[in-house]
Amino acid sequence: MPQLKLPDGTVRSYADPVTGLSVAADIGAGLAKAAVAIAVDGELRDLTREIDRDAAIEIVTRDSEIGLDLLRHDAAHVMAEAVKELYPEAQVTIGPSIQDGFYYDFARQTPFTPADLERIEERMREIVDRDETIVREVWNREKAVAFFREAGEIYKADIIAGIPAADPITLYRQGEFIDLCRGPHLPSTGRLGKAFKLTKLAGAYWRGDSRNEMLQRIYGTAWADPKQLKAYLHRLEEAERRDHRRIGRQMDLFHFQDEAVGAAFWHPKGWTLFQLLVGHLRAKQTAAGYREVNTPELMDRSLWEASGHWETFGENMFTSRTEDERVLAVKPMNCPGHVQVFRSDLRSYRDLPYRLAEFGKVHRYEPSGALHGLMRVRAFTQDDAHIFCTEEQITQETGAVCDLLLGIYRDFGFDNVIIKFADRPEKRVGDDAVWDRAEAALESAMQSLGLDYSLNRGEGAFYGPKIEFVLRDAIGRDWQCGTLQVDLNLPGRLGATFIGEDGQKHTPVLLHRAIFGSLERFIGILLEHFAGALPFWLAPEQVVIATITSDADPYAERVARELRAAGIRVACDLRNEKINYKVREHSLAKVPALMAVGKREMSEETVSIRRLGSNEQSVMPLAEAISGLNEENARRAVDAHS
RNA sequence: GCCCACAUAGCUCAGUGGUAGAGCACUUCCUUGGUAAGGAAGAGGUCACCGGUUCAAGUCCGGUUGUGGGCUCCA
Repeated sequence: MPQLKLPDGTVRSYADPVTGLSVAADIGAGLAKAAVAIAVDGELRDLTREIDRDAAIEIVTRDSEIGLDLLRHDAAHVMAEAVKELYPEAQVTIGPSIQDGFYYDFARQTPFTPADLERIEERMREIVDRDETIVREVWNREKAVAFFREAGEIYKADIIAGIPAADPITLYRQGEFIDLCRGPHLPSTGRLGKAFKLTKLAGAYWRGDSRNEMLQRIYGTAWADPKQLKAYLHRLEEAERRDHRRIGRQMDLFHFQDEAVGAAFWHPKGWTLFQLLVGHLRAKQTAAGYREVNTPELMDRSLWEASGHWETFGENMFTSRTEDERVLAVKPMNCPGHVQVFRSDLRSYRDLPYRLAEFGKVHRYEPSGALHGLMRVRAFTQDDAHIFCTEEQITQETGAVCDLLLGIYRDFGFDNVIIKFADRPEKRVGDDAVWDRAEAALESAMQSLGLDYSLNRGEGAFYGPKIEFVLRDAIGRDWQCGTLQVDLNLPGRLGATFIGEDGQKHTPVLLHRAIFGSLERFIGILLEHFAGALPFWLAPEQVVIATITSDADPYAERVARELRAAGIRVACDLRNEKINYKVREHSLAKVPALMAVGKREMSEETVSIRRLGSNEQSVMPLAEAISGLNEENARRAVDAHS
């Protein structure tokens, strides 16, 4: 006689075991319709499974986060069913729900084509219309393995081998299709609805290991209702509109060409933006006690062997062989260079913390498939810094780095920063005892600073654990930019020492930190975040002075001179075009302020200002306009609008 | 690096084995205008590259390079 406690505290009693489906129906028809699963004492179960004991229950609906997740998982199963019906020779492997949708990996000799995708999607809709009942079955392990082997589904048989012995082997049957699955699932395929769409084809390694065979992955998106699907597709379009490669062309910031794969050609406006970022950080970090240096691009291979980079990343380093048979490596990192600066003289504990910064251009031979616009390149500039300090100074320096970094992010309009702690990776240098100390030091620093963070297991650098700082942009995407790494390995390997209070040599701790990470990538992120409409202080061209008739040319030149003298980046548009045309063109080029000058402004010594995103103009005396813009430059007002 | 797709004018893109196209941008001329595209004319191409099939290839086939979407990787 199960007594079921609902989330609102009420209790329902049943004489016999009861299914989630009938409980939901008892509560209300609307709930029964929206129900996709039931949580029984916190365990998610199928609605069709009977509950025969007292429990706290919660009906999971399709519009909840968990419900949507189950819906997407069902979409994956329906897709697999469609594929098996259309292409019986394809083997099914795994098909989970993911952010915004689902995928399923298939093994099949012939590749799927975009036309196949349409067919599959059409068949999925038919399966939804069939409204097949989804039935959970518990199988004997050996029988299940034999069943899948016989069916030619070797991947499924393989997966069963990996399921812990204590767990039951459950299969879900819908129509003719049967699949190994933990569940839970919706009661029938009709409940999936039709707010889904197959989005792309991709290759994916079996079990995510590049040594394994490549499977064919079909991605789809699925939502609780058509309105959500439409909103999602709209979001995709929005992201495409913001693509930094497209904006970079529209704003004439940079380009790529085949002769320099993975390396940007910065155009005048793009380089102005680049230098603005450098200048901003330079001012802030100098105030925070860093000193800037510059270290060689090419250094002998032996140095990279000593640091451990050669062994770990040798294949990704550019090298150059000289006539005398020396092998020089183009630097992929600045750390060894900074260590050389540190050890170029005797250092005292009084010199610590010793902070070196470099806007260091590095080159890494990234796999061709990894390259992506400015986001992943082979030549990029790090805002790299290294702090040599004692173990006791780790907490204080970590705090200082966080303050600097979070302040810089705020300046660029990123208030939402996620922090992760990444501990030792499998491939690493140094003893576990050293790693224990480094991880404990960093984690206790984070805790004493009261940072809110999550664990990113096994994602540390090969020489030390790290904090990762992740930005969330205007359309909700996450970007890992900043990092702080505690390194107890490299200083020893590269022979960095200082003289302690005891007169003895000690090995310093090395903190590695970057805020932008890669200047190139950060610019890409900024362009997408602002959709090109950079805040005034960052715009490479802040003001365009557009003449209405050619009579105003001399006055326009004078306005430009005065703005330029006030430190404002300005261009003149004296072309023989109508003002409408000029307004349109400079608006599309995302120039934040447009000054129109004609006979009226000329005779009154005024300007008419139109700001990007507004269709109003304000007329004011030239001097007033200059002081206003000047103030705005100084304030570095950040306004994260689109 | 792996899987799939794509590569035509500066950009965005049509082009069904038979004479290489459009819009925008560019140049010249006309137009001197008041806040998101004024008009006309002109110029611009080894259809990524190499090879093959064919009487004939931008189009079909193979390879290379590059780009895009993923996977793997990211000091």
